[in-house]
Amino acid sequence: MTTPHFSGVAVTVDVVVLTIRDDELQVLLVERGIEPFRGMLALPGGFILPDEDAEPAARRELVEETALDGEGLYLEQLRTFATPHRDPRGRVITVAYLAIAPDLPVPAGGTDAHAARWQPVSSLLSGAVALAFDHLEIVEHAVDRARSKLEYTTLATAFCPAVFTMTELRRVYEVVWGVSIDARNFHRKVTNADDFLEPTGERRVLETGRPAALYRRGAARSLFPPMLRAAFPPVPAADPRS
Amino acid sequence: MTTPHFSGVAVTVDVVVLTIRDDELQVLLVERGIEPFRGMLALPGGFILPDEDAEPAARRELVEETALDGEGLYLEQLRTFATPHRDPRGRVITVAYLAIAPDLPVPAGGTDAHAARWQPVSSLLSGAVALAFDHLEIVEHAVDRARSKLEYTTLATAFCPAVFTMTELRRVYEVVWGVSIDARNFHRKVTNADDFLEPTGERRVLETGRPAALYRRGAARSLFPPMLRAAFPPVPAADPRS
DNA sequence: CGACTTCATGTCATGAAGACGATTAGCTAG
DNA sequence: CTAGCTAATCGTCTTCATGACATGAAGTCG
Repeated sequence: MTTPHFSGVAVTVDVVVLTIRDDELQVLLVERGIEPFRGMLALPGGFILPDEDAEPAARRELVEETALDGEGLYLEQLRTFATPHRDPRGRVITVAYLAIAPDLPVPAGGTDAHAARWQPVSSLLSGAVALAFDHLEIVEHAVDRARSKLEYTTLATAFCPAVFTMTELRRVYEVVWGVSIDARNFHRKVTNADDFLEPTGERRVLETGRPAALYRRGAARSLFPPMLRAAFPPVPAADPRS
Repeated sequence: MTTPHFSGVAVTVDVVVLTIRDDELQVLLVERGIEPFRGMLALPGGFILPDEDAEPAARRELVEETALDGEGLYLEQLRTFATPHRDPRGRVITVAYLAIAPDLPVPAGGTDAHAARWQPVSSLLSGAVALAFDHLEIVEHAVDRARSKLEYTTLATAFCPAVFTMTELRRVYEVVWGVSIDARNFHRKVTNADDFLEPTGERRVLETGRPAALYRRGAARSLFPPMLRAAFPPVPAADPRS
Protein backbone atom coordinates (compact mmCIF):
# COMPACT_ATOMS: atom_id res chain seq x y z
CA MET A 1 0.00 0.00 0.00
CA THR A 2 2.34 2.66 -1.19
CA THR A 3 1.16 4.38 -4.33
CA PRO A 4 -2.21 3.91 -5.98
CA HIS A 5 -2.50 1.09 -8.47
CA PHE A 6 -4.18 2.94 -11.28
CA SER A 7 -3.63 -0.12 -13.39
CA GLY A 8 -6.21 -1.60 -15.69
CA VAL A 9 -9.31 -1.81 -13.61
CA ALA A 10 -12.70 -0.55 -14.69
CA VAL A 11 -15.76 0.09 -12.57
CA THR A 12 -19.35 -0.38 -13.67
CA VAL A 13 -22.75 -0.08 -12.08
CA ASP A 14 -25.54 -2.57 -12.63
CA VAL A 15 -29.11 -2.07 -11.54
CA VAL A 16 -31.66 -4.68 -10.55
CA VAL A 17 -35.03 -3.04 -11.02
CA LEU A 18 -37.79 -5.05 -9.41
CA THR A 19 -41.49 -4.58 -9.91
CA ILE A 20 -44.68 -6.53 -9.67
CA ARG A 21 -46.48 -7.25 -12.91
CA ASP A 22 -49.24 -9.76 -13.42
CA ASP A 23 -48.99 -10.86 -9.80
CA GLU A 24 -45.38 -11.82 -10.34
CA LEU A 25 -42.05 -10.44 -9.24
CA GLN A 26 -40.28 -9.21 -12.35
CA VAL A 27 -36.92 -7.70 -13.16
CA LEU A 28 -35.98 -5.25 -15.89
CA LEU A 29 -33.45 -6.60 -18.39
CA VAL A 30 -31.86 -5.37 -21.58
CA GLU A 31 -30.66 -7.31 -24.54
CA ARG A 32 -26.94 -6.85 -25.05
CA GLY A 33 -26.06 -5.19 -28.34
CA ILE A 34 -22.33 -5.83 -28.22
CA GLU A 35 -19.86 -8.50 -27.31
CA PRO A 36 -19.34 -10.16 -24.97
CA PHE A 37 -22.63 -11.96 -24.41
CA ARG A 38 -24.15 -10.20 -27.45
CA GLY A 39 -27.83 -10.88 -27.76
CA MET A 40 -28.06 -12.25 -24.26
CA LEU A 41 -30.12 -10.68 -21.49
CA ALA A 42 -28.32 -8.61 -18.90
CA LEU A 43 -28.95 -6.07 -16.20
CA PRO A 44 -29.03 -2.46 -17.28
CA GLY A 45 -25.80 -0.78 -16.36
CA GLY A 46 -22.53 0.54 -17.65
CA PHE A 47 -19.28 2.20 -16.89
CA ILE A 48 -19.10 4.83 -14.24
CA LEU A 49 -17.85 8.17 -15.57
CA PRO A 50 -14.53 9.63 -14.43
CA ASP A 51 -16.10 12.26 -12.24
CA GLU A 52 -19.32 10.59 -11.27
CA ASP A 53 -20.49 9.04 -8.02
CA ALA A 54 -21.90 5.54 -8.13
CA GLU A 55 -25.55 6.27 -7.41
CA PRO A 56 -25.95 8.99 -10.04
CA ALA A 57 -24.27 6.62 -12.46
CA ALA A 58 -26.86 3.99 -11.67
CA ARG A 59 -29.70 6.47 -12.24
CA ARG A 60 -28.12 7.69 -15.47
CA GLU A 61 -27.66 4.23 -16.91
CA LEU A 62 -31.20 3.40 -16.00
CA VAL A 63 -32.54 6.35 -17.90
CA GLU A 64 -30.25 5.82 -20.86
CA GLU A 65 -30.90 2.13 -21.28
CA THR A 66 -34.48 1.71 -20.21
CA ALA A 67 -36.05 5.16 -20.37
CA LEU A 68 -37.19 4.62 -16.81
CA ASP A 69 -37.86 7.59 -14.60
CA GLY A 70 -34.73 8.17 -12.54
CA GLU A 71 -36.42 10.48 -10.05
CA GLY A 72 -39.22 8.92 -8.13
CA LEU A 73 -37.46 5.61 -8.06
CA TYR A 74 -36.35 3.89 -4.89
CA LEU A 75 -32.65 3.06 -5.25
CA GLU A 76 -30.15 1.60 -2.84
CA GLN A 77 -26.73 0.13 -3.12
CA LEU A 78 -26.70 -3.63 -3.00
CA ARG A 79 -23.18 -4.98 -3.03
CA THR A 80 -20.02 -4.86 -5.08
CA PHE A 81 -18.92 -7.81 -7.17
CA ALA A 82 -15.21 -8.05 -7.79
CA THR A 83 -14.44 -11.65 -8.67
CA PRO A 84 -11.36 -11.51 -10.89
CA HIS A 85 -12.63 -12.97 -14.16
CA ARG A 86 -16.29 -12.06 -13.98
CA ASP A 87 -15.88 -10.01 -17.18
CA PRO A 88 -13.90 -11.58 -20.04
CA ARG A 89 -12.72 -8.16 -21.22
CA GLY A 90 -10.47 -7.72 -18.22
CA ARG A 91 -10.60 -6.54 -14.67
CA VAL A 92 -14.07 -5.09 -14.21
CA ILE A 93 -15.72 -4.71 -10.87
CA THR A 94 -19.33 -3.69 -10.57
CA VAL A 95 -21.30 -1.86 -7.96
CA ALA A 96 -24.77 -3.38 -7.98
CA TYR A 97 -27.88 -1.39 -7.11
CA LEU A 98 -31.36 -2.44 -6.16
CA ALA A 99 -34.25 -0.37 -7.47
CA ILE A 100 -37.94 -0.83 -6.77
CA ALA A 101 -40.55 0.48 -9.17
CA PRO A 102 -44.32 0.47 -9.23
CA ASP A 103 -45.93 -1.31 -12.11
CA LEU A 104 -45.45 1.51 -14.57
CA PRO A 105 -46.25 0.90 -18.19
CA VAL A 106 -42.53 1.15 -19.02
CA PRO A 107 -41.71 1.71 -22.67
CA ALA A 108 -40.09 -1.67 -22.60
CA GLY A 109 -38.10 -2.17 -25.76
CA GLY A 110 -39.47 1.11 -26.94
CA THR A 111 -37.71 4.43 -26.78
CA ASP A 112 -34.11 3.53 -26.54
CA ALA A 113 -31.14 1.76 -27.91
CA HIS A 114 -31.41 -1.61 -26.23
CA ALA A 115 -34.55 -3.63 -26.06
CA ALA A 116 -35.58 -3.33 -22.43
CA ARG A 117 -38.13 -5.74 -21.09
CA TRP A 118 -39.57 -7.19 -17.91
CA GLN A 119 -38.76 -10.78 -17.07
CA PRO A 120 -40.27 -12.87 -14.26
CA VAL A 121 -37.68 -13.47 -11.58
CA SER A 122 -38.81 -17.06 -11.29
CA SER A 123 -37.72 -17.76 -14.85
CA LEU A 124 -34.22 -16.64 -13.93
CA LEU A 125 -33.94 -18.45 -10.63
CA SER A 126 -35.15 -21.66 -12.22
CA GLY A 127 -32.45 -21.39 -14.85
CA ALA A 128 -34.96 -21.27 -17.69
CA VAL A 129 -33.54 -17.96 -18.86
CA ALA A 130 -29.80 -17.27 -18.74
CA LEU A 131 -28.14 -13.96 -17.96
CA ALA A 132 -24.84 -12.49 -19.06
CA PHE A 133 -21.85 -12.24 -16.73
CA ASP A 134 -22.59 -13.02 -13.08
CA HIS A 135 -25.87 -11.15 -13.31
CA LEU A 136 -27.89 -14.09 -12.06
CA GLU A 137 -26.00 -13.98 -8.80
CA ILE A 138 -26.65 -10.27 -8.56
CA VAL A 139 -30.36 -10.78 -9.10
CA GLU A 140 -30.41 -13.42 -6.39
CA HIS A 141 -28.83 -11.02 -3.95
CA ALA A 142 -31.28 -8.32 -4.92
CA VAL A 143 -34.29 -10.53 -4.38
CA ASP A 144 -32.97 -11.66 -1.02
CA ARG A 145 -32.45 -8.08 0.00
CA ALA A 146 -35.91 -7.03 -1.07
CA ARG A 147 -37.48 -9.96 0.77
CA SER A 148 -35.66 -9.08 3.96
CA LYS A 149 -36.38 -5.42 3.76
CA LEU A 150 -40.11 -5.97 3.51
CA GLU A 151 -39.93 -7.33 7.02
CA TYR A 152 -38.56 -4.41 8.90
CA THR A 153 -38.94 -1.43 6.58
CA THR A 154 -41.77 0.20 4.69
CA LEU A 155 -40.11 -0.70 1.39
CA ALA A 156 -43.25 -2.45 0.19
CA THR A 157 -44.81 0.90 -0.66
CA ALA A 158 -42.09 1.42 -3.27
CA PHE A 159 -43.76 -1.29 -5.32
CA CYS A 160 -47.01 0.66 -5.27
CA PRO A 161 -48.00 3.79 -7.16
CA ALA A 162 -48.28 7.07 -5.27
CA VAL A 163 -51.80 6.21 -4.23
CA PHE A 164 -52.84 2.65 -3.60
CA THR A 165 -55.22 0.37 -1.76
CA MET A 166 -54.67 -1.95 1.13
CA THR A 167 -55.10 -4.94 -1.11
CA GLU A 168 -52.41 -3.74 -3.49
CA LEU A 169 -50.00 -3.38 -0.61
CA ARG A 170 -50.82 -6.81 0.70
CA ARG A 171 -50.26 -8.33 -2.71
CA VAL A 172 -46.75 -6.93 -2.66
CA TYR A 173 -45.95 -9.01 0.38
CA GLU A 174 -47.71 -12.05 -0.97
CA VAL A 175 -45.96 -11.94 -4.33
CA VAL A 176 -42.48 -11.10 -3.11
CA TRP A 177 -42.57 -13.64 -0.30
CA GLY A 178 -44.61 -16.23 -2.11
CA VAL A 179 -47.02 -16.67 0.76
CA SER A 180 -50.64 -15.84 1.41
CA ILE A 181 -51.54 -13.40 4.12
CA ASP A 182 -54.81 -12.97 5.96
CA ALA A 183 -56.29 -9.72 4.70
CA ARG A 184 -57.90 -8.81 8.03
CA ASN A 185 -54.84 -9.29 10.19
CA PHE A 186 -52.72 -7.50 7.62
CA HIS A 187 -55.09 -4.56 7.64
CA ARG A 188 -54.99 -4.31 11.38
CA LYS A 189 -51.24 -4.60 11.62
CA VAL A 190 -50.50 -2.06 8.91
CA THR A 191 -52.93 0.53 10.20
CA ASN A 192 -51.51 0.16 13.70
CA ALA A 193 -47.96 0.87 12.58
CA ASP A 194 -47.18 4.57 12.94
CA ASP A 195 -46.77 6.55 9.74
CA PHE A 196 -46.63 3.52 7.50
CA LEU A 197 -49.70 4.62 5.58
CA GLU A 198 -51.51 7.90 5.30
CA PRO A 199 -55.20 7.72 4.38
CA THR A 200 -56.13 10.02 1.53
CA GLY A 201 -59.80 9.97 2.39
CA GLU A 202 -60.55 9.00 -1.18
CA ARG A 203 -61.94 5.70 -2.28
CA ARG A 204 -61.41 3.73 -5.39
CA VAL A 205 -64.46 2.30 -7.05
CA LEU A 206 -63.80 -0.79 -9.11
CA GLU A 207 -66.24 -2.60 -11.36
CA THR A 208 -67.33 -4.69 -8.50
CA GLY A 209 -67.17 -4.95 -4.75
CA ARG A 210 -67.01 -2.42 -1.98
CA PRO A 211 -64.84 0.61 -2.77
CA ALA A 212 -61.38 0.46 -1.23
CA ALA A 213 -59.90 3.26 0.80
CA LEU A 214 -56.87 4.87 -0.80
CA TYR A 215 -53.57 5.43 0.96
CA ARG A 216 -50.37 7.30 0.39
CA ARG A 217 -46.89 6.36 1.70
CA GLY A 218 -46.37 7.60 5.22
CA ALA A 219 -43.22 9.21 6.57
CA ALA A 220 -41.91 6.10 8.34
CA ARG A 221 -38.96 4.33 6.81
CA SER A 222 -38.63 1.54 9.33
CA LEU A 223 -41.45 -0.69 10.38
CA PHE A 224 -42.07 -1.52 14.00
CA PRO A 225 -43.09 -4.06 15.02
CA PRO A 226 -41.74 -5.78 11.93
CA MET A 227 -43.66 -8.06 9.63
CA LEU A 228 -42.63 -11.53 10.68
CA ARG A 229 -42.07 -13.59 7.60
CA ALA A 230 -41.38 -16.91 9.24
CA ALA A 231 -44.74 -16.83 10.91
CA PHE A 232 -46.73 -17.00 7.70
CA PRO A 233 -47.66 -20.32 6.14
CA PRO A 234 -44.39 -21.36 4.48
CA VAL A 235 -45.30 -21.23 0.81
CA PRO A 236 -48.38 -23.26 0.04
CA ALA A 237 -46.87 -26.36 -1.50
CA ALA A 238 -48.52 -28.02 -4.46
CA ASP A 239 -51.05 -30.11 -2.56
CA PRO A 240 -49.55 -33.59 -2.59
CA ARG A 241 -52.58 -35.56 -1.47
CA SER A 242 -50.33 -36.15 1.60
CA MET B 1 -21.13 1.94 -22.74
CA THR B 2 -19.03 0.73 -25.63
CA THR B 3 -15.55 -0.24 -24.56
CA PRO B 4 -14.31 -0.46 -20.99
CA HIS B 5 -12.94 2.71 -19.43
CA PHE B 6 -9.71 1.35 -18.02
CA SER B 7 -8.76 4.91 -17.24
CA GLY B 8 -7.25 6.07 -14.02
CA VAL B 9 -9.38 4.51 -11.37
CA ALA B 10 -8.06 2.57 -8.42
CA VAL B 11 -9.94 0.27 -6.06
CA THR B 12 -9.21 -0.21 -2.40
CA VAL B 13 -10.71 -2.15 0.46
CA ASP B 14 -11.16 -0.73 3.94
CA VAL B 15 -12.14 -2.74 6.97
CA VAL B 16 -14.08 -1.64 10.01
CA VAL B 17 -13.18 -4.09 12.76
CA LEU B 18 -15.49 -3.76 15.73
CA THR B 19 -15.00 -5.29 19.12
CA ILE B 20 -16.01 -4.72 22.71
CA ARG B 21 -13.28 -3.67 25.11
CA ASP B 22 -13.80 -2.24 28.56
CA ASP B 23 -17.57 -2.31 28.11
CA GLU B 24 -17.29 -0.06 25.10
CA LEU B 25 -17.69 -0.51 21.37
CA GLN B 26 -14.29 0.00 19.80
CA VAL B 27 -12.87 0.05 16.30
CA LEU B 28 -9.43 -0.92 15.07
CA LEU B 29 -7.47 1.93 13.50
CA VAL B 30 -4.00 2.41 12.10
CA GLU B 31 -1.86 5.48 12.03
CA ARG B 32 -1.08 6.48 8.49
CA GLY B 33 2.61 6.39 7.66
CA ILE B 34 2.38 8.17 4.32
CA GLU B 35 0.68 11.12 2.69
CA PRO B 36 -2.05 12.03 2.35
CA PHE B 37 -3.32 12.30 5.93
CA ARG B 38 0.07 11.18 7.24
CA GLY B 39 0.03 10.61 10.98
CA MET B 40 -3.75 10.64 11.09
CA LEU B 41 -5.86 7.68 12.12
CA ALA B 42 -7.50 5.64 9.39
CA LEU B 43 -9.18 2.32 8.78
CA PRO B 44 -6.90 -0.56 7.90
CA GLY B 45 -7.08 -1.20 4.17
CA GLY B 46 -5.27 -0.86 0.92
CA PHE B 47 -5.32 -1.45 -2.78
CA ILE B 48 -6.85 -4.55 -4.17
CA LEU B 49 -4.41 -6.65 -6.20
CA PRO B 50 -4.85 -7.15 -9.94
CA ASP B 51 -6.05 -10.71 -9.63
CA GLU B 52 -7.66 -10.64 -6.23
CA ASP B 53 -11.28 -10.70 -5.12
CA ALA B 54 -12.44 -8.05 -2.68
CA GLU B 55 -12.99 -10.20 0.40
CA PRO B 56 -9.58 -11.91 0.31
CA ALA B 57 -8.09 -8.47 -0.15
CA ALA B 58 -9.84 -7.29 3.00
CA ARG B 59 -8.52 -10.27 4.96
CA ARG B 60 -5.02 -9.78 3.59
CA GLU B 61 -4.88 -6.11 4.46
CA LEU B 62 -6.14 -6.88 7.91
CA VAL B 63 -3.38 -9.36 8.55
CA GLU B 64 -0.71 -7.14 6.99
CA GLU B 65 -1.64 -3.99 8.82
CA THR B 66 -2.91 -5.19 12.14
CA ALA B 67 -1.59 -8.74 12.57
CA LEU B 68 -5.15 -9.76 13.29
CA ASP B 69 -6.20 -13.32 12.65
CA GLY B 70 -7.80 -13.39 9.23
CA GLU B 71 -9.40 -16.80 9.70
CA GLY B 72 -11.83 -17.00 12.54
CA LEU B 73 -13.01 -13.49 11.91
CA TYR B 74 -16.53 -12.59 10.90
CA LEU B 75 -16.36 -10.49 7.75
CA GLU B 76 -19.05 -9.10 5.49
CA GLN B 77 -19.17 -6.53 2.77
CA LEU B 78 -20.61 -3.25 3.89
CA ARG B 79 -20.91 -0.83 1.02
CA THR B 80 -18.83 0.81 -1.68
CA PHE B 81 -17.87 4.46 -1.47
CA ALA B 82 -17.22 6.16 -4.76
CA THR B 83 -17.64 9.88 -4.23
CA PRO B 84 -15.39 11.53 -6.82
CA HIS B 85 -12.89 13.39 -4.66
CA ARG B 86 -12.86 11.26 -1.56
CA ASP B 87 -9.16 10.63 -2.11
CA PRO B 88 -6.94 13.59 -3.03
CA ARG B 89 -4.61 11.35 -5.03
CA GLY B 90 -7.18 10.79 -7.72
CA ARG B 91 -10.10 8.57 -8.52
CA VAL B 92 -10.14 5.94 -5.79
CA ILE B 93 -13.20 4.00 -4.87
CA THR B 94 -13.26 1.75 -1.85
CA VAL B 95 -15.14 -1.38 -0.95
CA ALA B 96 -15.79 -1.22 2.76
CA TYR B 97 -15.99 -4.32 4.93
CA LEU B 98 -17.37 -4.91 8.39
CA ALA B 99 -15.54 -7.30 10.66
CA ILE B 100 -16.46 -8.37 14.17
CA ALA B 101 -13.87 -9.66 16.57
CA PRO B 102 -13.94 -10.93 20.14
CA ASP B 103 -11.92 -8.97 22.65
CA LEU B 104 -8.60 -10.52 21.68
CA PRO B 105 -5.47 -9.07 23.15
CA VAL B 106 -4.47 -7.80 19.71
CA PRO B 107 -0.84 -6.82 19.34
CA ALA B 108 -2.02 -3.28 18.95
CA GLY B 109 0.80 -1.16 17.66
CA GLY B 110 3.02 -4.16 18.10
CA THR B 111 4.12 -6.53 15.41
CA ASP B 112 3.70 -4.60 12.26
CA ALA B 113 4.47 -1.60 10.20
CA HIS B 114 1.68 0.73 11.21
CA ALA B 115 0.70 1.38 14.77
CA ALA B 116 -2.62 -0.40 15.09
CA ARG B 117 -4.82 0.43 18.03
CA TRP B 118 -8.35 0.23 19.35
CA GLN B 119 -10.36 3.38 19.57
CA PRO B 120 -13.78 3.82 21.21
CA VAL B 121 -16.41 4.39 18.56
CA SER B 122 -17.98 7.10 20.69
CA SER B 123 -14.85 9.23 20.42
CA LEU B 124 -15.18 9.13 16.65
CA LEU B 125 -18.90 9.77 16.45
CA SER B 126 -18.60 12.72 18.79
CA GLY B 127 -15.93 14.24 16.60
CA ALA B 128 -13.33 14.18 19.36
CA VAL B 129 -11.02 12.10 17.19
CA ALA B 130 -10.75 12.74 13.44
CA LEU B 131 -10.26 10.14 10.75
CA ALA B 132 -8.58 10.33 7.36
CA PHE B 133 -10.57 10.39 4.12
CA ASP B 134 -14.31 9.67 4.52
CA HIS B 135 -13.55 6.95 7.02
CA LEU B 136 -15.81 8.45 9.64
CA GLU B 137 -18.76 7.98 7.34
CA ILE B 138 -17.71 4.39 6.75
CA VAL B 139 -17.52 3.73 10.48
CA GLU B 140 -20.98 5.20 10.94
CA HIS B 141 -22.37 2.85 8.34
CA ALA B 142 -20.60 -0.08 9.95
CA VAL B 143 -21.99 0.67 13.38
CA ASP B 144 -25.49 1.04 11.98
CA ARG B 145 -25.16 -2.27 10.22
CA ALA B 146 -23.91 -4.02 13.32
CA ARG B 147 -26.71 -2.59 15.42
CA SER B 148 -29.34 -3.75 12.96
CA LYS B 149 -27.88 -7.19 12.53
CA LEU B 150 -27.97 -7.89 16.23
CA GLU B 151 -31.72 -7.76 15.95
CA TYR B 152 -32.41 -10.49 13.48
CA THR B 153 -29.20 -12.49 13.27
CA THR B 154 -26.95 -14.27 15.71
CA LEU B 155 -24.12 -11.87 14.95
CA ALA B 156 -23.75 -11.00 18.63
CA THR B 157 -21.82 -14.20 19.19
CA ALA B 158 -19.08 -12.91 16.86
CA PHE B 159 -18.19 -10.41 19.56
CA CYS B 160 -17.66 -13.25 22.01
CA PRO B 161 -14.80 -15.74 22.27
CA ALA B 162 -15.42 -19.36 21.25
CA VAL B 163 -16.81 -20.12 24.70
CA PHE B 164 -18.69 -17.53 26.64
CA THR B 165 -21.31 -16.91 29.30
CA MET B 166 -24.84 -15.63 29.04
CA THR B 167 -23.83 -12.40 30.69
CA GLU B 168 -21.07 -11.77 28.18
CA LEU B 169 -23.54 -12.22 25.35
CA ARG B 170 -26.02 -9.90 26.97
CA ARG B 171 -23.34 -7.26 27.43
CA VAL B 172 -22.78 -7.30 23.70
CA TYR B 173 -26.33 -6.18 23.12
CA GLU B 174 -26.19 -3.66 25.91
CA VAL B 175 -22.96 -2.08 24.76
CA VAL B 176 -23.69 -2.04 21.05
CA TRP B 177 -27.21 -0.74 21.50
CA GLY B 178 -26.50 1.44 24.49
CA VAL B 179 -29.45 0.09 26.46
CA SER B 180 -29.87 -2.08 29.49
CA ILE B 181 -31.56 -5.43 29.20
CA ASP B 182 -33.20 -7.53 31.87
CA ALA B 183 -30.95 -10.51 32.46
CA ARG B 184 -33.79 -12.94 33.17
CA ASN B 185 -35.87 -12.15 30.12
CA PHE B 186 -32.77 -12.17 27.97
CA HIS B 187 -31.82 -15.58 29.26
CA ARG B 188 -35.24 -16.96 28.54
CA LYS B 189 -35.42 -15.53 25.06
CA VAL B 190 -31.98 -16.64 23.99
CA THR B 191 -32.34 -20.17 25.28
CA ASN B 192 -35.70 -20.49 23.56
CA ALA B 193 -34.30 -19.53 20.16
CA ASP B 194 -33.30 -22.61 18.22
CA ASP B 195 -29.58 -23.19 17.70
CA PHE B 196 -28.53 -19.77 18.87
CA LEU B 197 -26.45 -21.17 21.68
CA GLU B 198 -25.09 -24.58 22.44
CA PRO B 199 -24.41 -25.39 26.09
CA THR B 200 -20.98 -26.82 26.72
CA GLY B 201 -21.92 -28.29 30.07
CA GLU B 202 -18.98 -26.47 31.62
CA ARG B 203 -19.21 -23.67 34.10
CA ARG B 204 -17.01 -20.71 34.73
CA VAL B 205 -16.22 -19.86 38.31
CA LEU B 206 -15.46 -16.22 38.94
CA GLU B 207 -14.20 -14.64 42.10
CA THR B 208 -17.70 -14.11 43.30
CA GLY B 209 -21.23 -15.15 42.62
CA ARG B 210 -22.80 -18.27 41.24
CA PRO B 211 -20.79 -19.95 38.46
CA ALA B 212 -22.07 -19.20 34.99
CA ALA B 213 -22.85 -21.86 32.42
CA LEU B 214 -20.67 -21.72 29.33
CA TYR B 215 -21.99 -21.70 25.80
CA ARG B 216 -20.69 -22.06 22.31
CA ARG B 217 -22.13 -20.48 19.13
CA GLY B 218 -24.97 -22.53 17.71
CA ALA B 219 -25.54 -23.31 14.06
CA ALA B 220 -28.26 -20.69 13.50
CA ARG B 221 -27.35 -17.63 11.49
CA SER B 222 -30.68 -15.87 11.65
CA LEU B 223 -32.59 -15.20 14.79
CA PHE B 224 -36.29 -15.84 15.06
CA PRO B 225 -38.16 -14.30 16.66
CA PRO B 226 -35.83 -11.32 16.41
CA MET B 227 -34.55 -9.24 19.28
CA LEU B 228 -36.72 -6.15 19.24
CA ARG B 229 -34.55 -3.15 19.78
CA ALA B 230 -37.24 -0.51 19.92
CA ALA B 231 -38.90 -2.32 22.77
CA PHE B 232 -36.06 -1.82 25.19
CA PRO B 233 -35.87 1.28 27.36
CA PRO B 234 -34.72 3.89 24.84
CA VAL B 235 -31.30 4.76 26.21
CA PRO B 236 -31.57 5.76 29.85
CA ALA B 237 -31.65 9.53 29.63
CA ALA B 238 -29.97 11.69 32.21
CA ASP B 239 -32.73 11.82 34.81
CA PRO B 240 -34.42 15.18 34.30
CA ARG B 241 -36.08 15.66 37.67
CA SER B 242 -39.31 16.08 35.62
C1' DC C 1 -84.55 -5.33 -4.81
C1' DG C 2 -81.93 -9.28 -4.08
C1' DA C 3 -77.41 -11.67 -5.59
C1' DC C 4 -72.68 -11.13 -5.79
C1' DT C 5 -68.15 -9.22 -4.90
C1' DT C 6 -64.77 -6.97 -2.38
C1' DC C 7 -63.50 -4.20 1.62
C1' DA C 8 -63.67 -3.39 6.59
C1' DT C 9 -64.18 -4.44 11.50
C1' DG C 10 -64.80 -7.55 15.67
C1' DT C 11 -63.93 -11.47 18.81
C1' DC C 12 -61.32 -15.01 20.84
C1' DA C 13 -57.41 -17.82 22.09
C1' DT C 14 -52.58 -18.28 22.04
C1' DG C 15 -47.97 -17.03 22.90
C1' DA C 16 -44.14 -13.87 23.30
C1' DA C 17 -42.20 -10.37 26.13
C1' DG C 18 -41.65 -6.91 29.99
C1' DA C 19 -41.69 -6.40 35.06
C1' DC C 20 -40.18 -8.32 39.02
C1' DG C 21 -39.88 -11.88 42.99
C1' DA C 22 -37.60 -15.95 44.57
C1' DT C 23 -34.15 -19.62 44.54
C1' DT C 24 -29.70 -21.57 43.62
C1' DA C 25 -24.66 -22.07 43.68
C1' DG C 26 -20.42 -20.66 44.42
C1' DC C 27 -17.33 -17.83 47.43
C1' DT C 28 -15.63 -15.45 51.92
C1' DA C 29 -15.72 -13.71 56.58
C1' DG C 30 -16.67 -14.48 61.13
C1' DC D 1 -20.12 -24.32 60.34
C1' DT D 2 -22.89 -20.77 59.37
C1' DA D 3 -24.22 -16.30 57.96
C1' DG D 4 -23.73 -13.30 54.27
C1' DC D 5 -22.41 -11.75 49.74
C1' DT D 6 -22.86 -11.92 44.74
C1' DA D 7 -24.29 -13.30 40.44
C1' DA D 8 -26.86 -16.71 37.70
C1' DT D 9 -31.09 -19.07 36.90
C1' DC D 10 -35.97 -20.12 37.32
C1' DG D 11 -40.92 -18.80 37.95
C1' DT D 12 -45.12 -15.95 37.91
C1' DC D 13 -48.14 -12.36 36.39
C1' DT D 14 -49.78 -9.25 33.12
C1' DT D 15 -49.87 -7.05 28.86
C1' DC D 16 -50.09 -7.01 24.09
C1' DA D 17 -49.26 -8.53 19.37
C1' DT D 18 -50.86 -11.99 16.34
C1' DG D 19 -53.16 -15.86 13.98
C1' DA D 20 -57.74 -18.00 13.17
C1' DC D 21 -62.21 -17.14 11.96
C1' DA D 22 -67.18 -14.65 11.41
C1' DT D 23 -69.86 -10.93 10.35
C1' DG D 24 -71.26 -6.47 8.57
C1' DA D 25 -70.74 -2.63 4.96
C1' DA D 26 -70.63 -0.58 0.36
C1' DG D 27 -70.64 -0.83 -4.07
C1' DT D 28 -72.25 -3.12 -9.09
C1' DC D 29 -75.17 -5.97 -11.90
C1' DG D 30 -79.19 -8.52 -13.22
